[in-house]
Order: sequence, then C-alpha cells, then structure tokens
Amino acid sequence: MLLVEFPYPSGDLHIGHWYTFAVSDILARYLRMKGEYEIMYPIGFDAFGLPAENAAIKHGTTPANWTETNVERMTQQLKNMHASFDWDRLVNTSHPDYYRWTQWIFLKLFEQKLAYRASTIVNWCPKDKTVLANEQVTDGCCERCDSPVEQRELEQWMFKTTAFADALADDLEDLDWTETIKSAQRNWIGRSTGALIKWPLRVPGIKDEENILETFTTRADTLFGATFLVISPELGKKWLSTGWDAPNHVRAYIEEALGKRELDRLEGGKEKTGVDSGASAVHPLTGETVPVWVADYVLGSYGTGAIMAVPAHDQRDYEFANKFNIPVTCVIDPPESLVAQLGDTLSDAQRQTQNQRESILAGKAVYEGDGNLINSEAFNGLNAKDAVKSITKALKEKGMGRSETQYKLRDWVLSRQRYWGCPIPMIKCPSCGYVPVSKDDLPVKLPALEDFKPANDGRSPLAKAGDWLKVKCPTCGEPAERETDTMDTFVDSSWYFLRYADPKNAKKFADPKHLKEWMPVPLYIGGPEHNTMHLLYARFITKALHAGGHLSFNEPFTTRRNHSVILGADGNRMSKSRGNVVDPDHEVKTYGADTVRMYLAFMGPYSDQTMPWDPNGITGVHRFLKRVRALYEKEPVSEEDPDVERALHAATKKVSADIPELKYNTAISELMKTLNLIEEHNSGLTKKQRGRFLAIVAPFAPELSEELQKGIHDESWPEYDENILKTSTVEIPVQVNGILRGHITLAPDAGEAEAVFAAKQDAGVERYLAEGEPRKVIYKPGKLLNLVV
RNA sequence: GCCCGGGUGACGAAAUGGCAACCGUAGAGGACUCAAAAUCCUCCGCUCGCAAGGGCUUGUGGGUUCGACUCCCACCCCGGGCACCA
Repeated sequence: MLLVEFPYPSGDLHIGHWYTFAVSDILARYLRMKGEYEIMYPIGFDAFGLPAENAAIKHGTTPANWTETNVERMTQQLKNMHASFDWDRLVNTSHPDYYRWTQWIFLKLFEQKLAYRASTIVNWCPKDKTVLANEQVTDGCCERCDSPVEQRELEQWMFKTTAFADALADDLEDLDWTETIKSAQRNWIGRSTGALIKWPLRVPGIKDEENILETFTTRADTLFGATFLVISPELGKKWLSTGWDAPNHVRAYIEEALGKRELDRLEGGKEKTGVDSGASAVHPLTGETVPVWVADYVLGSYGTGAIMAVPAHDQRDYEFANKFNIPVTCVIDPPESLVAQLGDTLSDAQRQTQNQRESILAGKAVYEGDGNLINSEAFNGLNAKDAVKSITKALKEKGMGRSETQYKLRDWVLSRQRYWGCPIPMIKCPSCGYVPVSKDDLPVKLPALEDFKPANDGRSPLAKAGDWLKVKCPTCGEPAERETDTMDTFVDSSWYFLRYADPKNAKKFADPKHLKEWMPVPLYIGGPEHNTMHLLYARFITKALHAGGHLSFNEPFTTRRNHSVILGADGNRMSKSRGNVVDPDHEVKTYGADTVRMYLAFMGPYSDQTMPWDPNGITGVHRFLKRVRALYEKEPVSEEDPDVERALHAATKKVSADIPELKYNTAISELMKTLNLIEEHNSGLTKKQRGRFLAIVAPFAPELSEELQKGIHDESWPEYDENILKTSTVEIPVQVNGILRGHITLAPDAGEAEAVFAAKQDAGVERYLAEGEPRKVIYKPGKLLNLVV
C-alpha cells in the first residue's frame, strides 16, 4: 500500500496537491508495472471540518452541500492529473458509513477508559468559538485562524494520549521515519526523568499537619542550593480555595496572572514577576526554613505546578532571586577544566575563566554545568550525576521523595463546539450521568440544521436540534439529551488508512483478514505540518485499538516521508496575500498535465526540502517530452546501435533504483541524458528499444506514453542486463599526490603495473615523475590511479 | 536556551571517501525567419594566459587520509520543532 495524506475538499487543487498526488503516482505506476506484488494506492476525503461551515455560511448553502460539490469537483481534478488511484476504495469521513466507525472507536476508547470527560483549563479560540487541542495552538494562537487563544476552564471530552506517552516516545526508535519527524515528536512528548521532592508547609489558614508541597526537579543534586520555592498562580488559587489566608497583594497578583492570555504571559517573558506568599516550607534534608513565592514563570500545567528554586544553577531562578534579593548558594564546584591549568602563565582568557569560577562560587553567576558537590553536607565531593541518584535515594529513605518522570504531552481535548463534525455518541442522563449510545444504534447521524452557526455561549449548534436532541437514557429509560459537541476532525483522520483495507465493510471498521493483508502501512507520504498533529494522533489511535485487541500491530506507518514544500517564485511560502501562488490549471493549460507532474518531480529531491517554483524551469521538461514524441514518431530502425543499447540498460537500472527511493529528480536526469545520447548517435531506435524507453518514461508522463503506445501502463517494467553495461575499456583519472593530472584508457580489470605503465606514457603525467619511480601507488581498478611521489 | 535538518555555479540541483558542478533553467554568440515564437549549433564555476597550460573553488578554521562536498573537532550563518517544561 502506498499511502498519501488524503485531501480536505476545499474546492480547488493547488500546486501542493499536484506535488503530493501526481508525483507519488510515479511510484504507484512503477510498482504496478514492476508487478512484484499487488499495490493499493487509495484516496479519500477528509470531509468534516470547520472551513466547510465558514464557506457554507459565506455561499449561502449547507456544509453538506458545499462539501459534496467540492468532493465531486476535486475527484474530477484528480482524475485529470492521471493519478491512478483505486477509486473503488474511496473513503469520505463525513459519510455515515464511515463515521459510524469513528463513533465506534470512540466508544471502544470510552470502554478502555481512554476517552473521558473532565474539567480542565483548555484553549478556547474566540473567533472559531470552539476549544482546541494543545497541538492546534502555535505560539499562543489558533492554528487555523491565527487568533490569540484564551484559557478557559471547561468540561470537555478527552482522549488519554498520556497513557501511551512512553510508548509513543520509545516506539519511534524502530520506525523508518526521518530524524526531523522523530525529533519533533520527542520534543512534543517532552519526557524528562527526575525526582519528586516533598516539602512540609506552613501556610497561614491551612493546618500544618499533612500539608506537603511536592516539587519536580531533574537536578536533585542541587537540592542543598534550593533557597526558596515557587508555586504557580494556578496552585495559589487552589490554596486559596482550601482556606489559605493570603495577604491582599498576593491575592491580587494571582488574580492578575490568571487573567492573562497565554500569549501575553509569554510576551511578558523576559522580566520576571512574583510575590513572597508569606508561607514557608521546611527543607527535607537540612530542616531549614525556606520562603515560598508565587510567580507566573512557574507553570500550573506541568509537573506539580511548583518548583524548588536553585538560583546558583538555574538561569530563571537566578534572574528571579537577583530581582528580589533572595540568597544564592553555590553547591556545584565548576570542574578544573574551567580553570587555568598552567599556573603562573595564565592567558587573559584563562584569567577570565578563573574569575568566572570565583563568581560562580560566590553566587554571583549561574552555572548549569557538571561538577562536584560543595555546601551539601554528606554529599560533598560527589559528582553531580552520582549525586542525583544519592540524594534521591536519601530522600526516598526519609520518605521525602522519589524518582519521577514528567511529560509535556497533554491529553487530547477532542470535543468541538461546532456543527460540521462527527457527533460524539454519548447521552447525558440527569440521573445516570453520561451513558454511551448502544453500538447497535450507530451511527448517530448528524442532523440537518437550518442554523448551524457557532453560538456565543460556548454550546455546540447541535444544542438547537430539537428532536434529535431528545432521547431516552439507554440505562434507565428516562428522558435524556444527546451530547451536542462534535469530534475534532483529527479523530476522523487518525484511522482512515485502516478503512482503506476494507472500505465497504458494514459489520466492522475493517476485517482483520484485510488489515493483515495491507497493514501496517509500508510507506506514508505527506506534509511536514503534521509532524506533531496527525502523525501523533494516528499513532495514539492505533495504540489504543491495539491495546483493546482490535489491531495486531501498534504502529500505523512503518516508513514515513515528508514531501518537500514548493515555495513561490520569490522564495516565500505560497499565499494568496503574497500573490505568489502558482495556479496548476494555468500551467496545465500551457504545458499539459505530464509536463507539470514531471517538472515537479524534476525540481529537486522529493523529501524534506523547500524549493522555489521557477516559472522558466518547466520549459526544460516540456522540451524533453516534445523530443520524446518526435523520437517515437520517427520510423524505427532494424539494427541496434550498441552504445544506445547500453545507455538504455544503464537508464533502466538507474531509474529502477531511483524511483523506490523517491529520487525522481535524478531518475528524470538519467532519462534526459539517455535521450541526448540517442539523438547524438542519430542511429535511431528499433521498435523494441522504443517500447523499452517509453516504458521507463511512462510513470513520469502517463498521458503521452499512453497516447504513443496504447496499454503501455499494463506492460511489465523492462529488465536490464549487467553484462551489456560492461565496456571493454574504461577511462580513469590519474592523480599525482592526489591532484588530477591526466587520464588513461585501459581494460576495467587491468593490473597495477599496466596502469602505471600507461600513466607514464601519458605526457601530462610523465613530467611529474621526473624524480623517478613513485613512492607509493594507489590503484583502484576501473576507478582511479594515484601516484605518490 | 534545548533538539533536528541544512550551507556546493547566476538559479533548481548532482556527486556520501576516488575526475566537484551530471541534468535542467537563465545568460552570451550563431543558424533558420520579413520578424517573433518554436527548433538547431557553439560557449558557459572563478581566475591568469593569444594559446598550450596553470592556479583557485563545496559557509569558516583545524584534523584524519595517498586522496575529503563526503569522516572527526571547533566556530559562523540559514530553515524548522520545542520553549520560563524546572
């Protein structure tokens, strides 16, 4: 199976669609001609989603109509680009046949306690009037509309992605994905190992007994340098709700900090703010009293929402301590390598290093590196790495701490307060709470609505669907209401590839027999924008279904390649506002579909690049295809030219090797080189040679090749013969001391003596050998000769 | 700040330890044409030279090697991801 990311039916194909679908079609056609195994090249539409609603409002139609029209239009466009998709496997996420299984998966995850409802602080987009997942927020703004998001405390449906945090990180190891994607996912999961440390608290208004504050740290070795603690405003609010009698200015600070949007909190960035809370804590090992501060540089959503601050060994704590005159205690002695080792011959740089070390020891500079412990009682002299273990162990023995792992990954908030999505199959009963819809009652169909606009009250438009809304509770039979939120469209797209294996099955999302046949996906091609969204979600859903016993594999995509990104001619990302968008229809009208596809493939490597569109460059490919036609229209000859024959075998070999590696650019270069050679020889091609040449051109230019030779795509891929590639003599470079001085021509398997003799005959080389015999001879038969004198 | 990727002609690029710049674009000159387009031929990394030929060149500096765009170390720059994540 060759999988490419299915499109959102936005209406028009842009050049990016061409790049994804037409260029990967080269591989599909090659594999089919090769015929080693059956190949599936499926397509579908990611047809639910918010843009359809906005467009429908604008065009005075319904999201369903708008989407269906676009699906038809895009289907025609995809067919026009000669992409050889398996249309009978077409999948559309907005069809009930499909989304009943999206709902079924939701219910399975609910059974597994991987789908749950909870109240948390979520991202709210004020423009789109819906919550967003963490992955859909970039730099504090909505991924889709770029409005700054707000933080709201709301009850939402969530998927427990964190249940697989370790698996999602660890299983990356065995995947054939590029390092860029793996690294992006690792960063996103953000696993760090450290220690949880307990601090007995004294908080005015709250009883001391059992009042313990926990902090997470990766630097337990610096525990003796913890001169204060900091809690997040979020934790401060929680304390207030449990009776903390805090001074008014502290309450005010907490209020203000919590009122800020994430974006503004980030902008405040550099300059630290905070207040002394008036509370204090007891150091778990020294028994000393340390003050507790409240500051918004500590996040409520990570770790325990509180930290131990070690200003001597953490930049942020140092800035804070410096601003508020909190003592700084150095507990890591910077190692000797930081200090001059030459005694009285100190250079300026070394003197500076010496001073730097003195500053660190005096608590006048931050040092985040390695070293041995000082000012740490029994742990003095230990190396920092060992001290992490020793101190964690000591804490554990005292019952004051333990090892702990933390993640940046948050659970996936999947409910959306929008209309055009898959309904969440749950029922809210006043007495039974949330009850799942029976699987026999799936699908819960999305009702047609007159007014599907998002509401301002944070409720989904489905709350207005009167009859649809009212149901009986499946448990007690009393009147109840359906869940009115719909699912994030990323839920729809996180399992669509499974459906391709068995797209029409009405009894299962896919039969295990077919899943076994096609899954996991051996090659998945798509865009880099999905590194931490779709790819992470699809992995989660696969792992969840695997854990539930519904799949035999736990990773969906064995190999993943991100296709390159085509930039506008000005080198910027294409956008309507920049006016640098390339219109594929216009290019097709001028040059034809084959030229557009082949030029895209020729521009550069297919993976992990950004390349500007060169409006002139396309003529090169256009000329090539015209010459192919001219060649084919010439009368075939009866006699094979041996040089041409060799070139055809060489090209077949090169193209066969390059296509599976997605190196279309070098494959096309080889085809051009071959045609140049054929024309130079002017000896013509035999009928058979012509067919073989056209066959290796066919995946790149399906329209032309079919026109020149009907049924060419059903032909089998030409073989090549290594024996024909061999030549009786080769020209190899001769180097003297590694510098190119001439060339010699000899048999590919000629011996060293013969090669040296030939080199001496060559006048260009001879004069460098005036001194006599070379001191050393490096000879790689058929490759090069290097004489060292 | 941390992590990942990258830096080669005017441009897209090729070469992953063995002739740097294949293939294509742009450019220059020429043929055909009343002219343009299309097509064809020649030149085309920089530099010295009439030429033969020489010198230099893969971000910078060092190293390993007979030989480095390719491997190692340090630094600079560009793109991307994460980001007061403790």
